[in-house]
Amino acid sequence: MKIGYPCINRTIGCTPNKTFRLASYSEKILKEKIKQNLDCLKKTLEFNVKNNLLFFRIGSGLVPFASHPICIFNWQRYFKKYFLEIGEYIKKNGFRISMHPDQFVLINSLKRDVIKKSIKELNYHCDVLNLMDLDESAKVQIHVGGVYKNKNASLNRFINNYKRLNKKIKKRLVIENDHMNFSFKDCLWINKKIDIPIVFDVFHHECLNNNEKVRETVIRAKKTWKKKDGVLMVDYSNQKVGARKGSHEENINLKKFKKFLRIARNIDFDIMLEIKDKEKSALKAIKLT
DNA sequence: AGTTGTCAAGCTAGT
DNA sequence: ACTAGCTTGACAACT
Repeated sequence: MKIGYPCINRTIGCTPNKTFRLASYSEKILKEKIKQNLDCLKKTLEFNVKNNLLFFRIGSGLVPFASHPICIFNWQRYFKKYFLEIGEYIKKNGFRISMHPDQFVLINSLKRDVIKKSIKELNYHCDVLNLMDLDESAKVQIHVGGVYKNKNASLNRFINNYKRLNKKIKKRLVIENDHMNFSFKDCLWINKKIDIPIVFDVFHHECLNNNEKVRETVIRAKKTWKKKDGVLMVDYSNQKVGARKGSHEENINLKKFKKFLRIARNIDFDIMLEIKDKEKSALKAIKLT
């Protein structure tokens, strides 16, 4: 089992998600930011190697405006060597890598334009992983999307639009159960139609489920991952006490986490700790394993 | 130096 | 009707 945290390290004093304003867009600034982000990503990975945190989610802000029409700069070619070098480091140290496009990426949208932008964004995410020369076990995870007041139609729209995606995206795309619209059961229904792996989100499953037992659900999710996909990915978080449903806790609840590990014992998976304080909680959690 | 309104993009439930 | 929350704050203008 590999343990990790998403996107940013709060200890090392840099962020791999530096950006700038669209209004001040220039190729010069873009190059600067990408360079800074790649350098910081490398630093972050080095921290993680030292601490044996070998599951990492690369943030979507690595290349600002990558899928925006304003960006005609061929950053893929310009930074090819940087990406490759980071990829080498990732492979050498046995990292598991994921990415998670943001909430605007909806392949089941009612609007063609939203789908079009989403596909561009998915292509960008896959470009990053391809430039690092990572295998198919490096995944890009999204949610099923919106309900648009007709869940069945929205599920079917996901499937139909998925079928039209290019191979580059299909190789990496996986879905995750969410906390208010599409449960694990809905994801399984999709999986049966198009064979897409499912990331099991423990916290979302707590928020929205169909009374499935957690251990059985983890095992069921694991079955949706083929050998080429790598081992099952699990997302883990705790409800922030006193906040509205779905908000993530600042610090990990180790007692609950221990309980989950006990429930899921002897099942192999990589686990992403979506806790606000990032590596701090991950460092506490890894001591338990 | 520190604070605060704003920033490419969508959707939903809670308030 | 509005906004917090989501995988994730950072930028930039102002005090």
